[in-house]
Amino acid sequence: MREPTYFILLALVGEPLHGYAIAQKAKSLSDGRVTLAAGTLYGALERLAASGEIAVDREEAVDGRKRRYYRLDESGRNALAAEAKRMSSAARLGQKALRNFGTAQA
Amino acid sequence: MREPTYFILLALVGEPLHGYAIAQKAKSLSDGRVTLAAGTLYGALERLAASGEIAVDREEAVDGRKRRYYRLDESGRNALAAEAKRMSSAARLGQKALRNFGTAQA
DNA sequence: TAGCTATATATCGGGTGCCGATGTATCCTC
DNA sequence: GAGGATACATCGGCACCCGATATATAGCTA
Repeated sequence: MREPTYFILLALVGEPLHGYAIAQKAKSLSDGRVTLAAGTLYGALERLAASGEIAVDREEAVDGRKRRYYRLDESGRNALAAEAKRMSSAARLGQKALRNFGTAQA
Repeated sequence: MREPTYFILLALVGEPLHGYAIAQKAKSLSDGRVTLAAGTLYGALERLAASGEIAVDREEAVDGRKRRYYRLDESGRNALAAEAKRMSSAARLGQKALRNFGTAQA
Protein backbone atom coordinates (compact mmCIF):
# COMPACT_ATOMS: atom_id res chain seq x y z
CA MET A 1 0.00 0.00 0.00
CA ARG A 2 1.25 3.44 -0.91
CA GLU A 3 1.23 6.42 1.39
CA PRO A 4 -1.72 8.28 -0.16
CA THR A 5 -3.92 5.21 0.14
CA TYR A 6 -2.79 4.67 3.70
CA PHE A 7 -3.70 8.20 4.70
CA ILE A 8 -7.10 7.94 3.09
CA LEU A 9 -7.92 4.91 5.21
CA LEU A 10 -6.39 6.59 8.24
CA ALA A 11 -8.51 9.70 7.78
CA LEU A 12 -11.65 7.58 7.78
CA VAL A 13 -10.98 5.92 11.12
CA GLY A 14 -13.58 7.19 13.56
CA GLU A 15 -15.90 9.00 11.20
CA PRO A 16 -17.15 9.00 7.61
CA LEU A 17 -15.84 11.92 5.55
CA HIS A 18 -16.25 13.20 2.02
CA GLY A 19 -13.35 13.31 -0.42
CA TYR A 20 -12.23 16.85 0.08
CA ALA A 21 -12.39 16.53 3.86
CA ILE A 22 -10.29 13.38 3.64
CA ALA A 23 -7.60 15.32 1.84
CA GLN A 24 -7.65 18.04 4.48
CA LYS A 25 -7.52 15.55 7.32
CA ALA A 26 -4.66 13.65 5.70
CA LYS A 27 -2.77 16.90 5.49
CA SER A 28 -3.38 17.84 9.10
CA LEU A 29 -2.68 14.34 10.42
CA SER A 30 0.65 14.34 8.63
CA ASP A 31 1.56 17.88 9.70
CA GLY A 32 1.24 19.09 6.15
CA ARG A 33 3.54 16.47 4.67
CA VAL A 34 0.95 14.42 2.78
CA THR A 35 -0.98 16.24 0.07
CA LEU A 36 -3.53 14.13 -1.73
CA ALA A 37 -3.67 15.27 -5.34
CA ALA A 38 -7.15 15.27 -6.84
CA GLY A 39 -6.37 12.51 -9.30
CA THR A 40 -4.94 10.37 -6.52
CA LEU A 41 -7.79 11.04 -4.15
CA TYR A 42 -10.79 10.31 -6.33
CA GLY A 43 -9.05 7.50 -8.15
CA ALA A 44 -8.16 5.84 -4.85
CA LEU A 45 -11.64 6.34 -3.39
CA GLU A 46 -13.19 4.62 -6.38
CA ARG A 47 -10.67 1.79 -6.24
CA LEU A 48 -11.02 1.30 -2.47
CA ALA A 49 -14.80 1.32 -2.70
CA ALA A 50 -14.73 -1.22 -5.54
CA SER A 51 -12.53 -3.56 -3.54
CA GLY A 52 -14.48 -3.18 -0.32
CA GLU A 53 -12.05 -1.32 1.94
CA ILE A 54 -14.40 1.64 2.10
CA ALA A 55 -18.02 2.22 1.14
CA VAL A 56 -20.20 5.18 0.26
CA ASP A 57 -21.90 6.18 3.49
CA ARG A 58 -24.24 8.84 2.15
CA GLU A 59 -24.44 11.81 -0.18
CA GLU A 60 -25.30 15.34 0.73
CA ALA A 61 -25.67 18.66 -0.99
CA VAL A 62 -24.34 21.63 0.94
CA ASP A 63 -24.72 25.05 -0.67
CA GLY A 64 -25.13 23.47 -4.06
CA ARG A 65 -21.91 21.47 -3.67
CA LYS A 66 -22.49 17.78 -3.47
CA ARG A 67 -20.56 15.75 -0.99
CA ARG A 68 -20.06 12.02 -1.08
CA TYR A 69 -19.23 10.55 2.29
CA TYR A 70 -17.19 7.39 2.60
CA ARG A 71 -16.90 5.14 5.61
CA LEU A 72 -14.17 2.69 6.52
CA ASP A 73 -15.25 -0.93 6.26
CA GLU A 74 -13.94 -3.85 8.27
CA SER A 75 -11.69 -4.88 5.42
CA GLY A 76 -10.21 -1.41 5.20
CA ARG A 77 -9.69 -1.28 8.92
CA ASN A 78 -7.83 -4.58 8.78
CA ALA A 79 -5.77 -3.40 5.82
CA LEU A 80 -4.83 -0.25 7.70
CA ALA A 81 -3.84 -2.22 10.79
CA ALA A 82 -1.77 -4.66 8.72
CA GLU A 83 -0.06 -1.82 6.91
CA ALA A 84 0.72 -0.01 10.14
CA LYS A 85 2.23 -3.17 11.53
CA ARG A 86 4.26 -3.76 8.38
CA MET A 87 5.62 -0.21 8.39
CA SER A 88 6.38 -0.30 12.07
CA SER A 89 8.35 -3.49 11.68
CA ALA A 90 10.22 -2.26 8.61
CA ALA A 91 11.02 1.02 10.31
CA ARG A 92 12.41 -0.78 13.35
CA LEU A 93 14.63 -2.90 11.15
CA GLY A 94 15.97 0.17 9.41
CA GLN A 95 16.61 2.10 12.58
CA LYS A 96 18.29 -0.84 14.23
CA ALA A 97 20.58 -1.42 11.26
CA LEU A 98 21.52 2.24 11.07
CA ARG A 99 22.22 2.26 14.80
CA ASN A 100 24.40 -0.84 14.65
CA PHE A 101 26.37 0.40 11.70
CA GLY A 102 26.32 4.06 12.49
CA THR A 103 28.90 6.44 11.10
CA ALA A 104 31.49 5.69 13.73
CA GLN A 105 32.96 8.93 14.97
CA ALA A 106 34.35 8.42 18.46
CA MET B 1 9.89 4.78 -1.55
CA ARG B 2 8.42 1.35 -2.08
CA GLU B 3 9.13 -1.66 0.05
CA PRO B 4 11.48 -3.48 -2.36
CA THR B 5 13.66 -0.40 -2.70
CA TYR B 6 13.68 0.09 1.05
CA PHE B 7 14.86 -3.45 1.67
CA ILE B 8 17.60 -3.15 -0.92
CA LEU B 9 19.02 -0.15 0.91
CA LEU B 10 18.51 -1.87 4.24
CA ALA B 11 20.38 -4.96 3.09
CA LEU B 12 23.38 -2.82 2.17
CA VAL B 13 23.77 -1.22 5.58
CA GLY B 14 26.98 -2.51 7.10
CA GLU B 15 28.48 -4.28 4.10
CA PRO B 16 28.57 -4.24 0.31
CA LEU B 17 26.67 -7.12 -1.30
CA HIS B 18 25.99 -8.35 -4.80
CA GLY B 19 22.48 -8.44 -6.23
CA TYR B 20 21.58 -12.00 -5.45
CA ALA B 21 22.89 -11.73 -1.89
CA ILE B 22 20.81 -8.58 -1.43
CA ALA B 23 17.68 -10.51 -2.35
CA GLN B 24 18.57 -13.26 0.11
CA LYS B 25 19.31 -10.82 2.89
CA ALA B 26 16.08 -8.91 2.26
CA LYS B 27 14.22 -12.17 2.59
CA SER B 28 15.91 -13.15 5.83
CA LEU B 29 15.65 -9.66 7.34
CA SER B 30 11.92 -9.67 6.65
CA ASP B 31 11.41 -13.22 7.91
CA GLY B 32 10.62 -14.38 4.41
CA ARG B 33 7.97 -11.76 3.74
CA VAL B 34 9.86 -9.68 1.20
CA THR B 35 10.87 -11.45 -2.00
CA LEU B 36 12.73 -9.30 -4.47
CA ALA B 37 11.77 -10.41 -7.97
CA ALA B 38 14.62 -10.36 -10.47
CA GLY B 39 13.12 -7.57 -12.53
CA THR B 40 12.60 -5.49 -9.42
CA LEU B 41 16.04 -6.14 -8.04
CA TYR B 42 18.21 -5.36 -11.03
CA GLY B 43 16.01 -2.54 -12.18
CA ALA B 44 16.18 -0.95 -8.76
CA LEU B 45 19.93 -1.44 -8.44
CA GLU B 46 20.48 0.34 -11.73
CA ARG B 47 18.15 3.13 -10.78
CA LEU B 48 19.62 3.57 -7.30
CA ALA B 49 23.15 3.59 -8.68
CA ALA B 50 22.22 6.15 -11.32
CA SER B 51 20.72 8.45 -8.71
CA GLY B 52 23.58 8.04 -6.25
CA GLU B 53 21.96 6.14 -3.38
CA ILE B 54 24.26 3.20 -3.98
CA ALA B 55 27.40 2.63 -6.02
CA VAL B 56 29.22 -0.30 -7.57
CA ASP B 57 31.82 -1.34 -5.03
CA ARG B 58 33.64 -3.98 -7.06
CA GLU B 59 33.11 -6.94 -9.38
CA GLU B 60 34.21 -10.48 -8.81
CA ALA B 61 34.01 -13.79 -10.62
CA VAL B 62 33.34 -16.79 -8.39
CA ASP B 63 33.14 -20.20 -10.05
CA GLY B 64 32.53 -18.59 -13.39
CA ARG B 65 29.60 -16.60 -12.03
CA LYS B 66 30.21 -12.89 -11.97
CA ARG B 67 29.15 -10.87 -8.99
CA ARG B 68 28.68 -7.14 -8.88
CA TYR B 69 28.92 -5.71 -5.41
CA TYR B 70 27.07 -2.56 -4.45
CA ARG B 71 27.70 -0.35 -1.47
CA LEU B 72 25.39 2.08 0.28
CA ASP B 73 26.32 5.71 -0.25
CA GLU B 74 25.70 8.58 2.10
CA SER B 75 22.68 9.65 0.10
CA GLY B 76 21.20 6.17 0.29
CA ARG B 77 21.85 6.00 3.99
CA ASN B 78 20.03 9.27 4.47
CA ALA B 79 17.17 8.14 2.27
CA LEU B 80 16.86 4.96 4.30
CA ALA B 81 16.86 6.88 7.57
CA ALA B 82 14.26 9.33 6.29
CA GLU B 83 12.07 6.52 5.04
CA ALA B 84 12.32 4.65 8.34
CA LYS B 85 11.31 7.79 10.16
CA ARG B 86 8.41 8.41 7.80
CA MET B 87 7.13 4.88 8.19
CA SER B 88 7.54 4.91 11.92
CA SER B 89 5.55 8.09 12.21
CA ALA B 90 2.83 6.91 9.85
CA ALA B 91 2.58 3.60 11.68
CA ARG B 92 2.21 5.35 15.02
CA LEU B 93 -0.58 7.53 13.64
CA GLY B 94 -2.41 4.48 12.35
CA GLN B 95 -2.05 2.50 15.54
CA LYS B 96 -3.12 5.42 17.66
CA ALA B 97 -6.20 6.04 15.55
CA LEU B 98 -7.17 2.39 15.60
CA ARG B 99 -6.69 2.31 19.37
CA ASN B 100 -8.79 5.42 19.95
CA PHE B 101 -11.56 4.22 17.71
CA GLY B 102 -11.30 0.54 18.41
CA THR B 103 -14.21 -1.79 17.88
CA ALA B 104 -15.83 -1.08 21.19
CA GLN B 105 -16.74 -4.35 22.82
CA ALA B 106 -17.04 -4.30 26.61
C1' DT C 1 22.55 -37.83 -19.47
C1' DA C 2 18.74 -35.46 -18.69
C1' DG C 3 16.36 -32.80 -15.37
C1' DC C 4 16.07 -30.02 -11.31
C1' DT C 5 17.80 -26.65 -8.11
C1' DA C 6 20.77 -22.93 -6.79
C1' DT C 7 23.63 -19.17 -8.11
C1' DA C 8 23.88 -14.77 -10.79
C1' DT C 9 22.58 -11.19 -13.94
C1' DA C 10 19.75 -8.92 -17.82
C1' DT C 11 15.67 -7.46 -20.31
C1' DC C 12 10.94 -6.87 -21.77
C1' DG C 13 6.00 -6.24 -21.44
C1' DG C 14 2.22 -5.37 -18.59
C1' DG C 15 -0.05 -3.56 -14.62
C1' DT C 16 -0.86 -0.50 -10.54
C1' DG C 17 -0.99 3.58 -8.44
C1' DC C 18 0.36 8.41 -8.19
C1' DC C 19 0.33 12.98 -10.05
C1' DG C 20 -0.32 17.27 -12.63
C1' DA C 21 -3.39 19.35 -15.63
C1' DT C 22 -7.82 20.41 -17.03
C1' DG C 23 -12.73 20.87 -16.62
C1' DT C 24 -17.18 21.75 -14.24
C1' DA C 25 -19.78 24.10 -10.71
C1' DT C 26 -20.96 26.89 -6.47
C1' DC C 27 -20.01 30.32 -3.00
C1' DC C 28 -17.48 34.11 -0.66
C1' DT C 29 -14.39 37.96 -0.43
C1' DC C 30 -11.99 41.78 -2.18
C1' DG D 1 -15.28 40.38 -11.89
C1' DA D 2 -11.25 38.17 -10.34
C1' DG D 3 -9.44 35.10 -7.28
C1' DG D 4 -9.65 31.59 -3.88
C1' DA D 5 -11.88 27.89 -1.35
C1' DT D 6 -14.98 24.05 -1.79
C1' DA D 7 -16.10 19.70 -4.31
C1' DC D 8 -15.83 16.19 -7.70
C1' DA D 9 -14.30 13.88 -12.29
C1' DT D 10 -11.16 12.44 -15.92
C1' DC D 11 -7.09 11.96 -18.72
C1' DG D 12 -2.24 11.23 -20.01
C1' DG D 13 2.14 10.27 -18.43
C1' DC D 14 5.48 8.48 -15.22
C1' DA D 15 7.70 5.50 -11.69
C1' DC D 16 8.05 1.37 -9.94
C1' DC D 17 7.05 -3.42 -9.44
C1' DC D 18 6.54 -8.01 -11.19
C1' DG D 19 6.39 -12.29 -13.86
C1' DA D 20 8.35 -14.35 -17.68
C1' DT D 21 12.11 -15.33 -20.36
C1' DA D 22 16.94 -15.72 -21.38
C1' DT D 23 21.82 -16.83 -20.49
C1' DA D 24 25.44 -19.32 -18.00
C1' DT D 25 27.81 -22.20 -14.40
C1' DA D 26 27.71 -25.86 -10.95
C1' DG D 27 25.96 -29.65 -8.12
C1' DC D 28 22.89 -33.37 -7.24
C1' DT D 29 20.17 -37.25 -8.53
C1' DA D 30 17.47 -40.34 -10.95
